[in-house]
Amino acid sequence: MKVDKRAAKENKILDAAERKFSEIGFQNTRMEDIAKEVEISKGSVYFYFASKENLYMAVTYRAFLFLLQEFDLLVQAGLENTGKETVIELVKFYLEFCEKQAGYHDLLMNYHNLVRTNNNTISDHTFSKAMLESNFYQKIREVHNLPLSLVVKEIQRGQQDGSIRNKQPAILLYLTGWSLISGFTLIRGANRQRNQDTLFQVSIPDWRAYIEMMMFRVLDADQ
Amino acid sequence: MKVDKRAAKENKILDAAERKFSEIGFQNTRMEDIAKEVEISKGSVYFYFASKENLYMAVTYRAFLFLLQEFDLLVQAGLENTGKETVIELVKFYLEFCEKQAGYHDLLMNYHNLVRTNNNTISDHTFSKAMLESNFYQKIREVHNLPLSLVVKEIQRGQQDGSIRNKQPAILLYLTGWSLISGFTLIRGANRQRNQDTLFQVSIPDWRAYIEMMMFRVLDADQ
Amino acid sequence: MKVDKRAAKENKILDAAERKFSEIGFQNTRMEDIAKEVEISKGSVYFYFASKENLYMAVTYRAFLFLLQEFDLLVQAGLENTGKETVIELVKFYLEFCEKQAGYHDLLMNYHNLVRTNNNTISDHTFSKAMLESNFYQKIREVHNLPLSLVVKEIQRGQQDGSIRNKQPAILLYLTGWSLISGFTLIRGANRQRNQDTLFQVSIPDWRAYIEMMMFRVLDADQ
Amino acid sequence: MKVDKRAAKENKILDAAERKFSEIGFQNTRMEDIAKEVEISKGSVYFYFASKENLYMAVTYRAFLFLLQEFDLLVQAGLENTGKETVIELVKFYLEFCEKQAGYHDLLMNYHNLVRTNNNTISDHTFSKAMLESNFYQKIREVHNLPLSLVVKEIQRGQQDGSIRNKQPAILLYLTGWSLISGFTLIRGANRQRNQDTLFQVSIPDWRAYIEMMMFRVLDADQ
DNA sequence: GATGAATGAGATTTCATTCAT
DNA sequence: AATGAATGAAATCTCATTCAT
Repeated sequence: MKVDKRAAKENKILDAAERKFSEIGFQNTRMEDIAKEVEISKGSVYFYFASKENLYMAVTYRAFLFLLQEFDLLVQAGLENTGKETVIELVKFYLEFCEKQAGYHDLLMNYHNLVRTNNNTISDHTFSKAMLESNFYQKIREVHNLPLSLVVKEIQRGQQDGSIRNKQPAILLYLTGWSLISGFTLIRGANRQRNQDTLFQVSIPDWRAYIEMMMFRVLDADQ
Repeated sequence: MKVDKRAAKENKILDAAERKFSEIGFQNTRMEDIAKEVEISKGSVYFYFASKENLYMAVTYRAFLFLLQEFDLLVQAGLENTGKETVIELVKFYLEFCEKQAGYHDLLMNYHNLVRTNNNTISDHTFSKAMLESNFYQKIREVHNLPLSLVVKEIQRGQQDGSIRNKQPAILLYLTGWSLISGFTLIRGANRQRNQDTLFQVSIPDWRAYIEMMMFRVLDADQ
Repeated sequence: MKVDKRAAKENKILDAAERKFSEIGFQNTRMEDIAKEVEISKGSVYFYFASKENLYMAVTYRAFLFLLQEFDLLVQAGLENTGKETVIELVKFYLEFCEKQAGYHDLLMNYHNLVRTNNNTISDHTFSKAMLESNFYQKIREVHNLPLSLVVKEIQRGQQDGSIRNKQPAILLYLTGWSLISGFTLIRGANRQRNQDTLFQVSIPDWRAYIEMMMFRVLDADQ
Repeated sequence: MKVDKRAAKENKILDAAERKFSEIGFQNTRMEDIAKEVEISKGSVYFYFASKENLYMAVTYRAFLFLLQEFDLLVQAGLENTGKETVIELVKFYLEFCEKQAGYHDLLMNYHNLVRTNNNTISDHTFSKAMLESNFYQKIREVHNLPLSLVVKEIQRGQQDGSIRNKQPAILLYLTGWSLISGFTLIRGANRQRNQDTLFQVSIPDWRAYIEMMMFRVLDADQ
């Protein structure tokens, strides 16, 4: 079908854009770079996406949907397990996700900042206006709390079924865990250095394993 | 003296640049913005700093020196205390530092990425070439491991004097703590939203207190 | 018949083009706008008209033919009347024509300018080259003097039958009348503001009536 | 002084822009054309004028000021004369003005349309938005009624001192006269064909003389 | 030392036109 | 005949950097 063909092309462009944005950043990516990557012309990119900002938000939207879908699958698959077990699966997946999916974490963080600067009337970041006006930004708004509420719900389930001993508010645990993973991802340098596996002589897998253990300990803590 | 006068002007420019870079980012800051903030001309900025990238690295360098000096003071002041006590002081200071000093954390993270992309032969980030060639980049290289080794040394002292029970490699503990704080800073949105003190209905001071407690627990853990 | 069908489609396109050109001008009209208005594809527009300029000249040609036909009808209908009476009918019709037919006057004026710049070897209006090369431009050339000569002939008839006392060259009277109507149309803003009926607190119908009276007076003047 | 130098340069740019806009129209003029004409770079034009639309409105503003100043001089010079005599001077000047000053009449007409489309909420001529937002547009608004009220005042003076016998509302006479001259200017093709002095075998000076005579006759008419 | 006018490379975006399907 | 995706030339505008004064 026509629609399928169009969607396929859009996806190709989104792939290329995602790659470029993640490799060299939004500002340093030229529309022509993306076009070349897909072996089409600049004009064609504009046929599918109204502007560079629109394209960026479309990439972000896709990342959100992917994350959401995977989270959902994990939650569904873990209905029979304890809340803690599912939360652990979610954490592992998110760590993997940040490690493998180039730049997804950056996209999420940028979106996060966008929302906050938007709410913040002080800021006159005119450069992000175009992003805030993108139809994809509107679409993300409709789903952007879903990953959080999904995870929070599982934490609460764990607290109720006794598998998670920590009785702090679920959202506080969520934020703390998110901090840990985000910080790890940020310092590790996200996807940017695929071939490196140590940082300051610490093996990155070892470090990651330790981060995971920290997460477990948070859930187990009695306060 | 002449030298002092020059240094004073340079500092004024660095202040303005730091503010702008942190508020709207490197790319969105125009040299003219900075000049206006200091009430001098664009040309004068170039008299003191060879290029925009050079100025950015100078800002980063100053942030490094500031951090280093404060760390040093804390270590000196804590010579009589246990390693754990000093480490806690360092952690508290760093959290404060990331919260108050607008954008310092971003500067550090960006430098961190710069080093890694530089080591990474794959990357063709031509846009950062100018930064890598800045004389300030060279200057930072000479000191950039100092904060880490300083903290690591204190952790090791704590492990030896028994105040830190966790026997994992000090550098692993360092990286893990750094992750936690960086993630917290990243998600909190750094300095960008001064007037907001909740995130998803969690009080940010509460959250920060919880993050601090996590840090202590890491040091106390028996593995 | 095939031919009729084709002509019908062409007319639909011409209608849409006429509307758009008149509403927002030649340059601001995109071929896609026109296509959408007719609910066909851009490609189809090109099937019927070789280029945007060609389409514009076709619209102009049609306007010319329409004007000519109406003039002819009026002249035929007025054969029994005095020259003056017919001239008055022509004037009234032309005023009405400029008021109702959106943009016709602009089309005529633009064509008029085109002819003159074409004759003018100095001009390097490269942008109108495409118009001058249009086959419709050639077609208009064959008829573009007809309205004038038709009206001039009636003026002369009026001068001969004594109904028009003014003995100035008929063509001079023609040009003067044309000026008056054109100026009125230009200032009134052509079709562009349908809902407004005063200009500087003068009722536009009153003003138009005065313009008409001026025309009569010209014909009646004894010099 | 600095200010003088800047004003001089601005005027040079305005001269070039005026020439180009009048020769080939607003849309067909590229900023580079104008820059080349002044023998400066594109960037420099933007140093003085924020955008193409801004430049266009600046050209229009200057034309307005010039017209206004000349009108004022004529009125001052004719204080001792009858109203009719001053009005005739104004008419003659305006005819001359439209004939000599390249494109001034177009500028005025375009501005006139701009105001009307602006008042007209239906129109979504986004292309003129930039013009309406220009600071020069605002400046013109402050003076754009002055030529009219100045002339109307003189017509009224003439009606009072008995030199103008026509007792129609002064503003109606103004509009009618303005129509005649505008139509004449439009058909003559403004400045665009300096070397041509006949139109349909009518000598343009003769035609113009006749137009002038018409103007006098309007003033003398007893209705 | 300081200024700010001038430069020009480079980026985004638009749209008439083409052409494979 | 009709479609609409693809092209690419062209135009606007930005801004780091230079340099004459």
